Amino acid sequence: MQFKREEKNRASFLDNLNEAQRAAVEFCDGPSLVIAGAGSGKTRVLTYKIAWLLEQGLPPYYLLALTFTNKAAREMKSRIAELVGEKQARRLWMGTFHSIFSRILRNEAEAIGFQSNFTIFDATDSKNLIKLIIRELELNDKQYRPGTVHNQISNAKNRLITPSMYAANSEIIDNDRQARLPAISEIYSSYQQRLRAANSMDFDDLLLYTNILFRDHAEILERYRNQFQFILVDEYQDTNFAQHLIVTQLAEKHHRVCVVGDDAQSIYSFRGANIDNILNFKTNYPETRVFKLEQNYRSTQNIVNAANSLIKKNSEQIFKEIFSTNDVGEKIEVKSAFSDFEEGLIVANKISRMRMEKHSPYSDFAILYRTNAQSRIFEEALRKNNIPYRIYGGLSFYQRKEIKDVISYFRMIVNPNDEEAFRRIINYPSRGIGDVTVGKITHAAQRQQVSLWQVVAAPASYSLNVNAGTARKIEAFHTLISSFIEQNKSLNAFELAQEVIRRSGIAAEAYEDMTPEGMSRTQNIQELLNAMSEFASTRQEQGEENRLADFLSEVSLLTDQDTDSEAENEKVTLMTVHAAKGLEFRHVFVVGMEEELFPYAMARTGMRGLEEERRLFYVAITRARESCTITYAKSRFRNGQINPARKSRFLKDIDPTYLNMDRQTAADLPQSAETDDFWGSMRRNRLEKERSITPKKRAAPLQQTYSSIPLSKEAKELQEGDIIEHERFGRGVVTAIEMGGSDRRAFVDFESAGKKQLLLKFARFTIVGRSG
DNA sequence: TAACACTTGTTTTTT
DNA sequence: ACAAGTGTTA
Repeated sequence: MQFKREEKNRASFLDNLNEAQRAAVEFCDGPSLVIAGAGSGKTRVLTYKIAWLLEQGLPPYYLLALTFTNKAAREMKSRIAELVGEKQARRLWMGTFHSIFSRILRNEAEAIGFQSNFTIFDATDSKNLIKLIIRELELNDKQYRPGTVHNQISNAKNRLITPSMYAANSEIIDNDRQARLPAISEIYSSYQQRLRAANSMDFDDLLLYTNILFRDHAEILERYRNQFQFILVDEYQDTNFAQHLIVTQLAEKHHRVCVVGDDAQSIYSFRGANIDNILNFKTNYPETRVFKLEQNYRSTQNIVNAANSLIKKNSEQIFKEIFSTNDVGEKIEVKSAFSDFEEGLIVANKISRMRMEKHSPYSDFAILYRTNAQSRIFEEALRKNNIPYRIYGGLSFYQRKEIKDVISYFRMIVNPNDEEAFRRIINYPSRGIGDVTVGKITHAAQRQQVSLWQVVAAPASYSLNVNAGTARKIEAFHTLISSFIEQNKSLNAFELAQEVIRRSGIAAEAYEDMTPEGMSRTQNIQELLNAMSEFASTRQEQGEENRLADFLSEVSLLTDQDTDSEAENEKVTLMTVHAAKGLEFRHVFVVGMEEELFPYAMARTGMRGLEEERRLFYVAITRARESCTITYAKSRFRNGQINPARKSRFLKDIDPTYLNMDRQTAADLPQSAETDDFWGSMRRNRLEKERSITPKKRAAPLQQTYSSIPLSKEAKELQEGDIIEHERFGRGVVTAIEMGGSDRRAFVDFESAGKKQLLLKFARFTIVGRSG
């Protein structure tokens, strides 16, 4: 009796959970998989489970909790702190894969041949270095686009394929050859060497090297295995192979691992996420207990039912029946607009109206789109209507040029071998060291297998051949950085940052620049200093390290999602659907529901891609608590032209019972690309034009729509049966030419690259003959 | 070296 | 349409 009461008191917070949630929280003797439908209280389960484990007496530093974003980690930590106290919460090993394992890698750096002060390359740094290597190898950088190459390397790393494995894998090498990119293997290996020489890692390396560390050092793996008695992973559907293997390795002994996720919300396969990780979890651990959270507490029944009917169209999924006992709610309204411009107005107007009618503050509204480029049109419409908004995504604060430049100084101070940082600041602010000199330094460094910094530190011993004036400038740069390194021994992050800004000449340059852009740059730098000041003082208060290296390792892994420090009240949220994952809003607008845009044209290849796009749409709809509005436009400004647009095929995947679509919209010609050819859309647009009440307004864009796009002579003359030589795909036979939308496309069967569709206004090729 | 004009490609989502 | 990259000039 007494025992029971005690038990009940101890875990009284469990009363806030439903049966399934509670069962998931209380099970901790083996592997478990929590399938958490949208809005089913997943975060609550995770936080309560952690609190529960701590109450059971598990010391916080024995618990490893991995999340997808820093923001999720922060939020969860603070909610746990509310349950079990700040002191315990702070000692949890909780964060993103990248932040947790960079911490571990710094501790164990020696074992894998790095120094613990290694710096982290972001995607821009990686691409810059790759571009440099491509040039050094004298490859054509039109053919080898840094982005493409980086993608390929990133994919390899996510599958734990090292440069030597890459080179030895005939399948991959064949593929690269087919794609006419046979040198990727060489670029990859060179890239990896350069990163190592720079004592730097890119994002993917943090996972790759963790795996290498665990593979090659059994004793280290053993230590972490023992430490992490319980492992929790959030958003498991979005883990890639590298992440999956880390978890598997750490959990191998005790099998106390709980993964939480929703296969229906897997939307990151482009980044290597493998939905099979969650689908096959049970196979991995046969004794797995599966808990399904199927009650949606977030949304109205209509929204839940509509989303269910949509996701049913996907083939691969774990069975579950998500339901809501909330109000039935309004149907999802589907609205069509004549143009993207009008779409913006419709949304802005509806927000204004709903705000009054429903007494909703602006912060209750979100506009979700597929691509960041769509934000502009909504910005304009909202501004015109005096509606305050906040855009998430796009360029993050830490990716702005001026911030990256300042941060590059920090990187040089912490890790002078950092090649990218060196390149950014060697002539910033300009100190008369140009490309030629940097080229010479690079060359010397390459020749003697040292870093750029080492050459600059001892030009003579690496026989750097520059004139006396340049030598003096290099010496001055070396002295400057050296003195910062010296000061770094005594100053905290903020103090040192002030020194850097002042003595490097950044401050002088910034204050001189009175152009609006210049002032905004100065402001951003000031903002960075403020952030550092805050960092230094809070860290100090908590008795933690507040040196430059600590600041740097923290911000290297931050993204825009994490920078929303100010309380953004009374503003409409604009973001991509990806960025909205995990969030909820009372009123959601899902915009641009058009073929080629959503599903996105490039992501549409194959079933797999299409299903992921459908899941993305599912994520978008399930962000809504009370109302959801879907819009699309019949013409859209894209790449400098107005293009006709068709409503998305996904709209017919939703059970019409849950939709509110006016007759006109419902009758809009839908999706079948085969019948919806150029002439069909031309006729429809003509009709609309004639019916139009404000022909003047519409005349201009329509004219542009069909104005002739200048085609190359080759493209004009091209006909079926021609044999062409394409810049990238090689030789092929034209099997058909057709008008798709407003563009002429050629269907070509290439000898090595297979069947491709080419947009004639973009394609670059020559006609080399005709086939029989 | 830096400022400018011209050309080119672009076309997803992001830890 | 626009941004980024290239080439030309002072």
